[in-house]
This record gives sequence, C-alpha cells and structure tokens, in this order.
Amino acid sequence: MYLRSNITRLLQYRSCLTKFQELGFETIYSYNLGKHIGVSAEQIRKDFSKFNIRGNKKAGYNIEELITAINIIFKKNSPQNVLLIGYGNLGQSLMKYKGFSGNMFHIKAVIDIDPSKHKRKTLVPVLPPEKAPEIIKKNGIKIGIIAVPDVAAQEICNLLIKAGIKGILNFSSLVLKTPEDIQINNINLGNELEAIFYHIQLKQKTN
Amino acid sequence: MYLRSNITRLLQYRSCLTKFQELGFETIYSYNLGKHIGVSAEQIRKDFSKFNIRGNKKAGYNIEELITAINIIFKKNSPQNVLLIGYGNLGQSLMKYKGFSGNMFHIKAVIDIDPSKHKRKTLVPVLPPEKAPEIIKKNGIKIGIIAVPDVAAQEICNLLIKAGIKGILNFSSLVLKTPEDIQINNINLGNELEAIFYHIQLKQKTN
DNA sequence: GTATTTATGTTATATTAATCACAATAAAAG
DNA sequence: CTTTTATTGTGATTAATATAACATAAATAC
Repeated sequence: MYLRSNITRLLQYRSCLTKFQELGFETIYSYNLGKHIGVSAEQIRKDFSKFNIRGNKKAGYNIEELITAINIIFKKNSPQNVLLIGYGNLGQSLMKYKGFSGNMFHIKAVIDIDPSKHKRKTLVPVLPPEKAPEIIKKNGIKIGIIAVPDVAAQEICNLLIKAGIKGILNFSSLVLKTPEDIQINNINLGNELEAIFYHIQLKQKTN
Repeated sequence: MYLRSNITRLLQYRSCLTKFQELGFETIYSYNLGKHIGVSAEQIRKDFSKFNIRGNKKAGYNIEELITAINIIFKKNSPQNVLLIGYGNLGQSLMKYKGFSGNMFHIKAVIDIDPSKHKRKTLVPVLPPEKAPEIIKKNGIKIGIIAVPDVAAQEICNLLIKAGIKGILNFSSLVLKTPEDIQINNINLGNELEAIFYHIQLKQKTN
C-alpha cells in the first residue's frame, strides 16, 4: 500500500513500540511490528535501514534501542515550543490535548483577535496578534498552529512567516500561500470525512 | 512532489474553485488553479482526465461544471449522517466544527461512556455506548469518528464495525486493528507536529 | 564444533505516481 | 477563410515507492 511516507511510518512504529514496551516486551521482529501496523515486514526493515537503525540477525530488534533511535531522528531530547493561533473551539481543545505534551511539544502562548479572550497572566497567556512576533522571536518558536476561521488564515500565516516561523500546522480549509522553505501540513477535517466516504463507496462497488 | 493522492487533490481543487466562483470567475485554466494550490498544471489536467472531467481547448475549464463534476464523484447530493464517539474536549469541538456541515456531513448522535454527559432530548443526543448499534442501524450510518482516549479506542472500534460502520476517522494515537474492508483514516496531531519539526530541521541542514 | 534455523539487510524487480513533451483543437486574429 | 495562438489531453519518460528475492549472519540444536 502507498501514500504513507517513511517519516509518518516511523512515528507510527514508535507509538506501537511504546505500547509493546509497556506490555513488558523487550525485543520485536519486523514481522510482528508490521502485522500490528498493517505494513509489510520488508517495508519496516527498509525504513529502519534507511535511517541506519540496525537489528540483530535472528534475534530481531531491541525495542528500547528502536525507540531511542527514532527519538534521536526526531530530536526528542528537548521540548519544543509552539505558538497556537486561534482560541475558539478548536484552539481550546488543542490547548487541552494531551498528545502534544506526550510528544514533547509545549504551547508557549495563544494568539487571538478577540480582546475578551486575552489573559496575560495565565501559565499560557492569550495575546493579541500584534504580540505574536515578539513571542516568536523571544522564544525562538519555529512552529505555529493555525486554528482560526478561513477568512483570517492567510493573513495570520503571513504574519507568522514574517516573524520567523518555519513550519505550520494548518487547520483552516484554505491552501495557504507560503514561500518554498516553509513546511506546511494541512488538516482538513471535512475533506478527511469525504475521502473516507469516497473510499467506502468504491469498496462497495468493487465487491 | 509526492504524497498527495488524487482524491485529496480533487477536494482541494473544489475548495479553491469555490473561492474563485465566489469572486465572480466563471472559467479557469489548469495553470491558474495549479499555481494557487501548488501543483503543476499537468497534474491537474491528469487528475481531471482520470475522472473524465473535460475542459475546453483554449478556453479552459468552466468552474461551475468542475464543481458539479467533483460533487458527483463524491456523491454530494444527499447529506451523510455520521456518528461521533467521545464527548470530551475534542468531541465537543468537532460537534461545533463548521466544516462538516459545509461538506454535507451531519453528526447524528454522540456516544460517550460518562452518564453525566448523556442528553437524550437534544437535537443531537449524547448516548451511552450500548445505544450505538441501534443508532447506526436505524440511520444507516456508515462513518464513525473516534475521539475517545487511546485506552478505549480499540474496543469502541470493534463495537462500531460489528454494528455495520464501514469507515472510521480515528483521532486516537493507536493504530486500530480492523478488517480489510474497513476504510480508516488516522489523524494524529502529535505526529503531525513531529513531522513538521523533522522537515524544518532537514531544510535547515541542507541550506 | 558443526549444521540448521530464522530473522535481518540489501539488491533486484515491479508498481505507482509525477513530469515532460507534444499532438489535437478550439478560439482569436488577420 | 486561413493562420496564429493558447490551452487541453495524453502518450512517453523519469522518478519515487513498495514488493519480492535472496545473501548474510547470529542464535540454537545437536
């Protein structure tokens, strides 16, 4: 099967490996890991090989070594600050999202245009857009999460990039225009559902 | 560049086309559309061609016809009911999410294990898990959105599939085990951030 | 200590997707 | 009406990715 980059797969491997580790396993074979994730054993060995992760012939892979190796690839030694833009429904839910802290990401501040939402003195302050450049520069923030309505997304995006942001996780349904060197990942929830719907229709037809 | 399936691109085309239409444009050239989305003109023509969408030589594509054609591919004539499982932070935020209704998806009911969250008489009822099969069957629901903690995700997934669900949008960080014929899309927010972080590091190195 | 087994690591092959190149054709110009 | 121009549509080429095949080596069995 296609469409999953090796980077994405590495992250999936890690989350699965962590689960195995918690269950008390110390080693794993490419075959077992693959079966759990729905990927071929060869694919897994290829992926590991590409990142110079080595196993032991006949004895498989040491789970702890694997996790460490993957963490090194993703530079998980130090926590990364990110900036959240938009404190509406989605923004607030992202603030509370556990997966970020588990993955060593920390929302340093939130930006929102609505003055009634501003809170300067909380642990994670909510600030107006004009404060964004200062926060970004002072904390060396590299990643911004855009969770604002479509109409405001491009403008905020420009502001972030001007202030030095290099990567954006975009929850708006717009295709943001950015310079070549900016890494931008889009999450469009409506489109995800549409794609699922399309695929299940396809499967029904072929059967 | 890789990693975007033609299905995903079609959806992006549509959202961009809608924008152009709102601005008063009636026709568009593959070149313009591509520039806006960051895809080559040939790619766009190939995508359209694959789905038998035809344009006019020298005169480009009629925007309204394009949108209609894409909508037909995605069977957008009738609204689709979906079932949301998990009424925590994320679930509540998904409930309020505008993109679903815009895309003709309608959350018919919410499932949560916490009795204090149950509401039978609201427009969108919040019900206990044991009610899920009944709701799914009665409404012919094909798609479920899993927004529960990891620990509960696999069990809920099994319940859904047993009740007839064919597609799942999975927000848990688990790789759910499902039969072959189930379409499952994963959204792992932590992993998305990690992938962005990895790519921006890579770009810094190569420059 | 040798043979056998079994999993890794990698080379070769096949598949899929994206880009390139250009023929076909409709509109516009002359 | 003919020529030019601009854009589509697609076959050919290249690139990327996944699968298959197998050589290699560590562990186990004998």
